Amino acid sequence: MKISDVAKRTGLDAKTIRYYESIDLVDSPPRRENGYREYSEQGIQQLSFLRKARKFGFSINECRALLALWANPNRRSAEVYGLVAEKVRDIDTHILELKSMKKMLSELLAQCPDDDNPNCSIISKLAADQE
Amino acid sequence: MKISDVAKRTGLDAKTIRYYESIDLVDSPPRRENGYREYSEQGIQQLSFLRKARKFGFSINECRALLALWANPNRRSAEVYGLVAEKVRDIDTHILELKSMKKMLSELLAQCPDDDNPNCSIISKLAADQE
DNA sequence: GTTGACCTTATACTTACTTTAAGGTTTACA
DNA sequence: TGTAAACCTTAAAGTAAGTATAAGGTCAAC
Repeated sequence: MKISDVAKRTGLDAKTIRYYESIDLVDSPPRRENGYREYSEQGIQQLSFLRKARKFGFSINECRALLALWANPNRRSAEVYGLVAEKVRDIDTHILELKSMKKMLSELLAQCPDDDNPNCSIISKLAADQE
Repeated sequence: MKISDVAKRTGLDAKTIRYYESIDLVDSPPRRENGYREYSEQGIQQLSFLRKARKFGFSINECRALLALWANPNRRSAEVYGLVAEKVRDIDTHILELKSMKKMLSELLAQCPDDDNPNCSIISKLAADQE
């Protein structure tokens, strides 16, 4: 299967697939006589795995760890659990940060006249000296 | 005032301050005879403004726009309002994405035995062929 | 037989910094 | 007075995770 077909099947961009290969995240597929990459089922499944893991928010390096666990028949499910649990905590932290930012910005919006005049509490607040 | 003192006062790293100068986000401060940057109140306030705007989640380019509005006595508050309102929408979108990711990961966690055996629904799910 | 859709590589760009290297200056202390 | 630590300077490279561009080879259809 050629790279563009793999791209369609996995949902990854062909460029992204080449990029993953360049950073040794996936095995290099064999080449046809004309130099084109020829993907096996195995290679395609690695890429599908990556697509899903990335969509779940795992970094490339975390994906490396997950791929290794996937390939390891002696893995402990607790190890996988640990990685995922940590990711959930990261997401929670991130959500809290975003909510805090949103709250502050919403408060600023409520005070801005939203008209043709220059006076704007948002600018004043950002320019304020304290905190 | 020297750069490290400005760093303390604004909460920015000295390296970040130099970086902001290098991308022309802030004016270049004058130099002492020894080449050290000497900051005025005005320069410090620009940097404080930036620190706050960045903490609110504005990108460097959005900060550029905000700084320009701040400096412009003929600004329309509606323009500021627009920028901030859009940022709030961005944050909302981001929060929704994160919540969706968290939900999926939590469902996976609930099914993983979290023990010494290799069987793990998380890995299986990532490796699964259909979506 | 040539147009358009593929494929290849290498390199540069993106964001918002951080790190490193290599060196000059100032301050504190023995 | 010497020297060591703590500053300051610059330029260049590294980070994450791709995306874009250039310049070219290949293949399928009309």
